[in-house]
Amino acid sequence: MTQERRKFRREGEAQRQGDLIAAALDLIAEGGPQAATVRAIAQRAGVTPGLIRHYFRTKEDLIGAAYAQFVRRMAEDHSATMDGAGPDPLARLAWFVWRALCPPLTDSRTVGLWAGFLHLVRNDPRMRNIHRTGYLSFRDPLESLIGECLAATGRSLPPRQLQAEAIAANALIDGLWLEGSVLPEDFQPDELPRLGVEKVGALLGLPLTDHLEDMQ
Amino acid sequence: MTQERRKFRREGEAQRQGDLIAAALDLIAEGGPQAATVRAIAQRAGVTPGLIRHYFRTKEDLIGAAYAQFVRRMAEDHSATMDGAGPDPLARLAWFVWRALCPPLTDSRTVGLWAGFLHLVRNDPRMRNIHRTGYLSFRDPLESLIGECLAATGRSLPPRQLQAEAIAANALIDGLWLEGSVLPEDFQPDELPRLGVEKVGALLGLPLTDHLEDMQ
DNA sequence: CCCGAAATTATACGCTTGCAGAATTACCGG
DNA sequence: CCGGTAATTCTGCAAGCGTATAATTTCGGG
Repeated sequence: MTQERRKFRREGEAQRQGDLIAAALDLIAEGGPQAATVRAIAQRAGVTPGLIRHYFRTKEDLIGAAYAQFVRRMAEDHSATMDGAGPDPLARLAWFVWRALCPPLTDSRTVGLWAGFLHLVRNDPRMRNIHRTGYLSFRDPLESLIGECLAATGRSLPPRQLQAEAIAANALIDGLWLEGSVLPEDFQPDELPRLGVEKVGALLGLPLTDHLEDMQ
Repeated sequence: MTQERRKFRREGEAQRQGDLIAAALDLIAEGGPQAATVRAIAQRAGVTPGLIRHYFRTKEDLIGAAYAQFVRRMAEDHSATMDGAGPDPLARLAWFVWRALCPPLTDSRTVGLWAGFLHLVRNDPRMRNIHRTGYLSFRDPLESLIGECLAATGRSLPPRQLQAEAIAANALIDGLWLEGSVLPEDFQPDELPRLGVEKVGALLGLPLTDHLEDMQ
């Protein structure tokens, strides 16, 4: 009855770190930071708790790494999708909005992570920096895109007003992101991205709806 | 050296429950649910931990009561402010937007609470009901107000499109609320509510900016 | 084939958590 | 002024937390 020691396989550092981070993100997304205990993370990653401390000096380090990956992945996902968007600014802006309001950016997992990390971000300067980077990597391209679109239609704004337009457009996207992520059952598929493209167009006075057919 | 027992005053049930709820909300707003331990709540409320169980069957009950009060108070605060807004629909809509983007609705405490409760709301049907009630008490009046404004300017929409306008306007407000609450230092006082009134007007094609002078 | 290094598990410790029940104290009605 | 009630404090417990470290297992290189 001497219960034998558990068998295991050796894995590379990158693999195990990745597994642990993924497990932590899953748990935070579902149940908030309180659900991401050392033991729960280890179990979901398929290892024993002690291993966490072999790859991360402390639990806080692991959570920090998880947040960094979360932010980086969001930014990468969205900027990568812009690569195949063609040259026309209007089409690009429509595509930008559309993609922001589809999974994986808009879904309940993402908003769960966002909310779960909020307090950690607010109380830790290191995390706040990570956050700001990701936030600007979304808002800055949006502002450029809006500038190009206005220029293409013959209008042109002073920087101050252009920034205000970007803030408002960004807010509209954020708000739809929020509503769609928190109450996904209240919207049909495509309803949210369609509404986003239409209303960002209305906000800026741009005929974005012309490009709705290109979406998918 | 027999350290003597702590002195205390008896308080009514309502008073003590209110204190405990307020303490719990403060802690959640600042540090998330994990900061709201039984002992921390009691300390901030100026009592000993055992008393919590005298007024609430369990900690979960207390948190639930706290959330209910949070939602109710938000709704009350905002609807109460509409009382002195006059009869003109346009002025009322402008006021509605303006007030949503000022404290106490827009500030870091509110977004902290919102994020802190998100996971509890998602995983507990009882809390989800409370949430939905509060959410609709904001969106429904907004939809009515938009309908009145459009009717007053001679336009009229089928219900489906009116709802879409309300969702978009609500999203714009939510998004500005989010940005202003998370990064308050990025905006000057009045910048956010002003932007909100202006852009909600742009979104709906309504001259809301005419009423900006009435705000304060 | 086997040995050493490193990855992984196992065990243990001190602290905090939510909860329970007994002991005490404040206050009200007589 | 005094006794009873219930509001409040106090003490303790079992479970879970993050962390530390020793014991084991895996696996590639000689």
